[in-house]
Amino acid sequence: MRADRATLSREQLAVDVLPAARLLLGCQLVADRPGGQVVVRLVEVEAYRGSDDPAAHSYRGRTARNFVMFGPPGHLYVYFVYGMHFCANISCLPDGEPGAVLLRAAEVVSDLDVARLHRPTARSDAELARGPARLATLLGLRREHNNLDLTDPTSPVRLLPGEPVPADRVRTGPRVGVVEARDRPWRFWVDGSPAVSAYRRHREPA
DNA sequence: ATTAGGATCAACT
DNA sequence: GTTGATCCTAATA
Repeated sequence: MRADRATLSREQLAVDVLPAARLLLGCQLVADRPGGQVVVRLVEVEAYRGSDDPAAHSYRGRTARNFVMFGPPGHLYVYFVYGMHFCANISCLPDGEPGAVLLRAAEVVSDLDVARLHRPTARSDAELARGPARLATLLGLRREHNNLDLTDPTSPVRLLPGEPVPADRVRTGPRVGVVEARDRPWRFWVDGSPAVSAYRRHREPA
């Protein structure tokens, strides 16, 4: 199968978190926001697989926070971190198996003026959605969007296939800010995109 | 250009 | 009580 023919479907999200993460690069998210519509193109994601990944929120079983990771693919898992920020994932794997892909960064496709309105501290357009909490802020993702079906055309936030990213533009490496399983190269990004966030280890290796 | 501190919720020891 | 799938500001170089 040719990578440049790849398209995203719910079925493909269910296969496994690594191919799902790879296929989510280049996909678009459309959010209906106060002031207008914001469309972004995903350029950086991370895979988390609940069953055997100690860095995944679902690793120690189902809780009130992480239940969406155990549900059907294509739903938003939104969680609150550092007492201040929201981060968003897309659930993967079949219903009953925990897995998700963290949305780390995106480029704004449109509307730039609406996007700037919702990210007033961004010093450049590349910063509008560079980093998972910034992306969540731009799209307005909060608690009430947890478990939202991104494949439902009536949802306020939708996932669309977008233009596939050629295989030679995709890079992989360790996930950002994780201590457990720090060496798994489960972060995927589009090489050269100014919206990709800077990598930093969470702690020095032991 | 790089670094340190603060904000302050929820899961976990 | 500690630490985190983070971001912003202020201080230092």
